[in-house]
Amino acid sequence: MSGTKAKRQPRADARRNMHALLDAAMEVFATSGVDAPIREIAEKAEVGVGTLYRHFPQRSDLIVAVFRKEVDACAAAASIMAEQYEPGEALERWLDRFIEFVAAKRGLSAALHSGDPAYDPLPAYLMEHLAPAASRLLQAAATAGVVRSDVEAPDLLMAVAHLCSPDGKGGITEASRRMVSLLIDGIRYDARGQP
Amino acid sequence: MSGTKAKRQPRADARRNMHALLDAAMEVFATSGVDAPIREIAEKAEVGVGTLYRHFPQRSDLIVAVFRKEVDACAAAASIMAEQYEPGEALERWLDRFIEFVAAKRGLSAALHSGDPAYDPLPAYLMEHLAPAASRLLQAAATAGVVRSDVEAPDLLMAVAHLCSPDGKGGITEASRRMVSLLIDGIRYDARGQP
DNA sequence: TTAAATACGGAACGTCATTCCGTTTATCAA
DNA sequence: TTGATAAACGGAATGACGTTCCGTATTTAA
Repeated sequence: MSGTKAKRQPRADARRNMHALLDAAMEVFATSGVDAPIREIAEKAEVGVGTLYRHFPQRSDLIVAVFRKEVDACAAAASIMAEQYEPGEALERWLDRFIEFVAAKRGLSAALHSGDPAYDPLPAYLMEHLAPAASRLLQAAATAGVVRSDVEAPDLLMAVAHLCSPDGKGGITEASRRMVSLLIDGIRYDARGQP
Repeated sequence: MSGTKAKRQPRADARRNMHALLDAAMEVFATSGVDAPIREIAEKAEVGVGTLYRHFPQRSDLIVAVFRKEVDACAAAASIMAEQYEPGEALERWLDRFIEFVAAKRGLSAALHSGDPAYDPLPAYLMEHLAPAASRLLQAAATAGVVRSDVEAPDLLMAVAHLCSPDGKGGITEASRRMVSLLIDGIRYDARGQP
């Protein structure tokens, strides 16, 4: 007998529903914010609420799962950008992607500040997964000589996040985009008259 | 006919209930956070929920009213401290009072980030009312030579607020108090070896 | 093919915020 | 003091929501 038991694999319909729920939740959260009724999500996934609760016993479990999935997608985008574009443009395009991610978190910052311990690990998760991705892009761009080499990935992510999620609820503002543009210009060599 | 009509004064029982509701809400919010059921507040005020809604049509109206009342009380405390203590101690004691205020805002920061426009004016209200109070104390202390004169009141308030309300939910932590202590030491002349 | 394990659906429950309306109370002029 | 009237009160009713429960349906493995 092994301490870690090899349980039967999850049933096919269970996996299917699980993915349907995640997709539906992602869409509903993006449209109506994280406060959207859980029934709406079950409906969009064409699943009963009982099934939803089987997979995500608490509402926060669903929110956490969607958050992680989106963080992972954002991290994966970094590799894709790195492959398809030269270092400078890859970094820029990925930051745009990251801005989109942050801006889509309408209402989530409220959840993060709600005091519910379920959300405590999320900021760390974000940093742990996105900082390495950002760091690779930064280093590649620095090596190519298009950005400064003294910019730390966590600082950059925090700065962009703060510039983009300021007060209101609605999506990304023009002001946010302009501020991030300034930030990016500050990172470039050629904007500072340096070699 | 006058444009501004002189309506009859509010009825006596109405005023009484209004105050009872504010007091009850203050107590309940402090005990159970701003998410406490509205019925609990009505009960503690010995009033029906209908009466509560007559005075505060939306839940947020009650929260806003309590917030403002507490800001006002904190601002008023500044004058009292200034009268009763010498400048250095007055500033220190008032900051303690301010810390208490910030720490008691359990759950309110979530409301502030909820995107509900009802709460948008609150941060400005806080600054407008507390910064002048803090400024007077700072200037008095600076004139008396016990603190530096280059500290701006809004900066001080923001710094203390950030040090005290960081992540958890529970009341003020020992760590917060220590950090604020350090901040205050940094404001003193005698801690820097300056005249 | 069949029995057990697993998963499903959605009605039912308890909790809230909010509304509605019949009843009570304070106010003021007579 | 009294009576009419506007103002305010109380709490049952409503509707939305999160969560639980359990009888039924489906998948899996032998």
